[in-house]
Parts: sequence; structure tokens; C-alpha cells
Amino acid sequence: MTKGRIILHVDMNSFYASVEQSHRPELKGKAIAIAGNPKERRGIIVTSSYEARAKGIYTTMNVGEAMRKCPELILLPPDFPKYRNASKAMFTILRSYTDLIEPVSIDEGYMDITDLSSERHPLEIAQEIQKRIYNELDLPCSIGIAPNKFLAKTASDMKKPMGITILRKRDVPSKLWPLPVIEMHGVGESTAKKLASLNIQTIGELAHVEEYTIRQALGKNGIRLRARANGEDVRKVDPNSIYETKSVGNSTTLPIDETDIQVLEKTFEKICEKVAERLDAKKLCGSTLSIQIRDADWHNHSKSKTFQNPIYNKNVIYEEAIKLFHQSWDGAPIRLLGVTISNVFDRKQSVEQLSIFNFEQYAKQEPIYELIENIERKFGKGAIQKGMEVNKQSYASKTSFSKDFLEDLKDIDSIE
DNA sequence: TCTGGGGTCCTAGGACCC
DNA sequence: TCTGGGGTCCTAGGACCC
Repeated sequence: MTKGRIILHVDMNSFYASVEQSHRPELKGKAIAIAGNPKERRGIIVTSSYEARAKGIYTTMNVGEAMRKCPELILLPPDFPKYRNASKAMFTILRSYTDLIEPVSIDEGYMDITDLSSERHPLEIAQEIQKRIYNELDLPCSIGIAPNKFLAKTASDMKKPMGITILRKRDVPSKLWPLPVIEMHGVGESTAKKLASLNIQTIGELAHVEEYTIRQALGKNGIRLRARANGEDVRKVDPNSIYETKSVGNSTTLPIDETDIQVLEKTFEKICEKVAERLDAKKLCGSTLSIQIRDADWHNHSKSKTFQNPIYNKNVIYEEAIKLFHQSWDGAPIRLLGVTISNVFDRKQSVEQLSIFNFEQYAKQEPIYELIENIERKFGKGAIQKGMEVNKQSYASKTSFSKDFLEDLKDIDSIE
């Protein structure tokens, strides 16, 4: 029997819009929205104030349409550094209570306050946190208090803005079960449709569905959703999850559905540069590269390749991305292009994982001396000169460095 | 209501190994 | 010569979330 936990979910209310209003008080009480460039088709509403929402403005809405619907709407371009600062300040307040904090996005996070609750009532703690975020940062938030993450998240959603909601396990039948299943986190349009075909409309009906039935329809995910519908969730609050990046990507919607290869290649160049920049900032590299293509009808295609050695250099990423693109593009107009590096890990570890097979990929990214140094650090001094042998199981064969190899190294030097 | 850009996790089939 | 079952890795695509 595991001990019961007390989890808070802190959710900032219309975060970007609230940050703007806190910086410019004259915007308070007005319909404002953070949006991309209205002249471009990718100009959409990212966040809007509650005043704007009251007039029918919602996230992903096209800016042009939003202005038609609400002519007095004040549009602001996103200012991410500003939002990141506000986010940091918010988490600093949370961290003054416990280190058991798991940020899930820029504007929300979980706290495990089990150990604090022996001295103070959780509600009192939540009230103080909410008050501090409001008084010190001038930002509203909602907080959910529950025995697990799912219920805490659900609770924080129940009263907005500036709400605090307690959701106990015993409240599940009365408060959760009557709600339509689409309200549940983890249930989107597609899952709701499948559930509807099983005659499941409410969370209560999902909670009581037969195991075999739900597994047939939704697999492992169905079993998990059913557990959540019963208020069960065993996930721990994990403070390290933010440090465990799985992938780094960048994508862009083109101004028009594009077929011009020169424009597409230029776009890839920019995207790859951004990906490389962000990998640099995080000191990461990754062994899998994928490209995304979205066509005019919103059909997505992806092509990916996994390399023996990790990549991170912008030129290498670009070269390989273009190769994948030419292998998969049929010439149809393209709406969106994207590039993602996954299977990422710390660049320091890349020496450890350095494979001599197909190592040119790696060599192109490293100044020549650093490469030799890395190889010798891993395989011992003089390894290259000796023409060492490396056994690679998956190929069940051996290879060795030769004089030719060393000649090749010289050429690689010319690559920036 | 016609949809940006950042992600995560899951599934299913095929290749390959033991 | 024809055959099983388990495990891992890779690829393509889908669903979901903020």
C-alpha cells in the first residue's frame, strides 16, 4: 500500500495575454490577443484575454476572422523572452515551497506537497501561492488540489480564472462522471468519435466500460483512459523531466502552397539553421533526422533516417534533410516543411557513442584536431595511426583505418 | 472553427538476431 | 529444407497537449 500523495496543479490563466496586461496596465479589462503576423496566413490567435474570449475569440482562430468578429480587439505580437521571464519568476515562487516541481509547459506545473501538508492545510498553501503569484507578478492562476496528477490537472481546469478546486477520489462519481468524455485530458476529437461508436458519451460510461471492449477499440491507451476516468493515476511528479529532451525540431508554414524547389531548399536551410542553433544552445546532438511535409490538403508525410553517429551541425543536417526530401517529394504543392532531430543526448556523451563505422558524418562536424582527439580518447593514443580494428556487432564484420582513411581526414578539414 | 509551432507518446510492420 | 518464438531497432503515421 503506497502512501497517499497531495498534488497541486498550477495553471496560469491566459498566460501570454496576462503577462502583456501586467506590463501594460492600460490593457487590463480589454479584449487583447497575442497573434502572429495578420498579413500572413499563419497569422493565428495564440492566446487571448478573457474579455476577448467573451466575444468569441479562441486559440488557432485566424487573425482576419478574429478582427471581423471583434473589431476592437487589440493585437500584440508574441514576446517570448518576456513570457519566459514571467515563467521563471512563477516557478521560483513554486520552488520556495518544495523542490518536487514538474514544469509541464511555460505556464503550468505540478507540485508534490505531501511533505508540507503535515504542518499546513493544502488549501491554505494553494491560497498563499495563488496570492503571491498575483501580488508579486500581477498574474492570475488557477490551482487544482488532488491525490494525483490527473485529478489535479482536471481540478485546476474547473474554476478559471483565479480558482482553487479540491478534487478528491470520492468526488469522482459526482463531479467527473457526468461530464462529456471529450472534456477529459487525453481524449481528443478522434478518440471521442471512437468512444461514441461504443456508445460512450460521458466520463462515467468510460469508467465502467468492459476492459476487453476498450482494449479492442483503443489499445493500451484505452486501458489508461479508463483508469483515469476512475480517478486513478500513478505517475509521479518528476522534477527532472524538463532536462530529458527527446527531440528538437523546427517547422514553418509557407506563405503559399509551394512547388518552387529553390524556395523549398532555402526554407530547409533556414529551418536547419534554427534546429542547429537550438541544439547548440542545449549542447545536444541526436542520431535520427526526420523531415515533415504537409501538403495543401493537410496530409502529413514524414521521412526519417537514423545514423550511426549523432549529428548536430547545420550543414550536415541540411544536406541530409535535402536528401530525404528528394526521396519523398512527388512535386505536389507544400504547405509546411519541418525538420526534427530525435534520439537526442548530451553532446559530451557523443564521444562515448562514437562509432567508427560511417564516421564521416561525424567528422564533417568536428574540427579535425578535435576529431582525432575524440577518437584517441575513446580508443587510445595512436589508435588512428595503427589502423585499429573495430568490431561492430550489428554488421558482424570488422573494419580498420588505413592510409586512405588518413588522407580522407585531410579533405574533411576544408569543411567549415 | 479550417487550423501555428513546440513537443510527447503510441502503434504496427519489417528487418535482423539468437 | 523448412521451421518457432522472443527481442530490439527502425520507419511512417496518428493522436494529443499547450
